[in-house]
Amino acid sequence: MSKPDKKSRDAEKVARRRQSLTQAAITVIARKGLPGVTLADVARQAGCGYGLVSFHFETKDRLLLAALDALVEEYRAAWHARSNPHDDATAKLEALIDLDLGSDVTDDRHIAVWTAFWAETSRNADYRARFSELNRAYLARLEPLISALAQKEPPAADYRLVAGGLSAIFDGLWIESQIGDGHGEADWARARAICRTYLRAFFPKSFGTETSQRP
Amino acid sequence: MSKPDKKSRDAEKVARRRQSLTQAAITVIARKGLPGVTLADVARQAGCGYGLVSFHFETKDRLLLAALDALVEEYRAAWHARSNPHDDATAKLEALIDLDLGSDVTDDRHIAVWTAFWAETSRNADYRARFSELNRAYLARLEPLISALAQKEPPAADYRLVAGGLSAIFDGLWIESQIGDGHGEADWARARAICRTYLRAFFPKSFGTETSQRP
DNA sequence: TCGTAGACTGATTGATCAGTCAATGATGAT
DNA sequence: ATCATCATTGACTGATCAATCAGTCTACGA
Repeated sequence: MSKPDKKSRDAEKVARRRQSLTQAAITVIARKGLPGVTLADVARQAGCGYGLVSFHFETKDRLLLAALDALVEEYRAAWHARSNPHDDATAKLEALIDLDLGSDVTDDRHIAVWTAFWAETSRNADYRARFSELNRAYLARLEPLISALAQKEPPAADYRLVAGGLSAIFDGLWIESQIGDGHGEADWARARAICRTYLRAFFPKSFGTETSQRP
Repeated sequence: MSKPDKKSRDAEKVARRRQSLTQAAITVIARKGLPGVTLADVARQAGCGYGLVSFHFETKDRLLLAALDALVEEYRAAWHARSNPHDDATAKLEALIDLDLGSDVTDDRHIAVWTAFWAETSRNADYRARFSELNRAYLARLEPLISALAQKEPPAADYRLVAGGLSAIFDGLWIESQIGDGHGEADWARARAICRTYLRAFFPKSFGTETSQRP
């Protein structure tokens, strides 16, 4: 009785193929932007025939949405992989800064794709839902950290506004990284310094001394 | 001798026509995004024939670049109009917050166009140059304000990092305004509160009490 | 060995769009 | 009144691309 074997192997194969197509889509989006993507490009990048894209994803829209989902999932996985439950709030925030500003899930290629989808957000409810949910989850993890710090050294500010400000700083620094001519490590170092300056202003004890500059 | 008269009147007419076309382009970009813009749409929006667009702007690319330039100019004009040389640094920063977060040059329609161009920044050197220059000019006006506050009450931080953080917060809040479901005044009020919380953390004396919530 | 399911191919089709161009109209100079 | 200039028009062309579909290939079960 090898029926379930075959079925699961087939399902796995299909899943792998779909993943190779979404990854190819992300690569092409980074190179040509959302408007410049053609199914022929994606097929070539994935090393398969044209029709296969339509076979696995009925339309181009669905492929792009799947690519966005893959991007979100990739970010979530990296986020989870780097979070250590034994760390205190300070260390967790340092880890978040290192993840968001200069890691391999937030390099130029990935950020170009994020901004490509961002630009369509106001017209595409599906994209908006993804970003809205990700933003919600982000704040849900950020606010407890800020709140924990506020217990140790209460700032004269609403901790939700402090968390919202940090989230905005991350988003803004992502965008600005696209504008700068030299997309180098120096820019990311400045970006991390801005975040630490921000946190030090509210929580001087927890972020007073320069701890780990690089992971 | 009415030659210069005619010439200047003609030039003015052409300038008006060009402006009506760039404004129409901005409207269409806000509605359909950069990839969705067609020359037929722009012509219809401007109330003229198809060929006229090609006549005044040789290519679609040039039209879009002119639209970006018009957008930048509009923002600069609003910025200049709102700046009062007699204000102190605190009042100037308050004015900047009101301009950037909830005014008529940063409503949904305009921000959608900004993000549309942002998304192409990594592939279009012309767009990148515009943003780079605007960002430079922005920091050049922001840093002296922060520096002036730092003279009165020196924070334990590099004033350039404080200015860079504020700039990033503005950019980030713009993007997030596109994601939120209710693009209402409440979101902008929260955005302004985040900025004031930020500035209060560094300069409690200058931003300690709630001054003018609305202009 | 044969049959079948479904992954896979790429030529074809129909739609869309940027850019062209020959013709038209309006305005002002002579 | 005539002419010249130039803004303006929109039908047309060629290119591009998403989606379709008729057929091929492959792996596995009977």
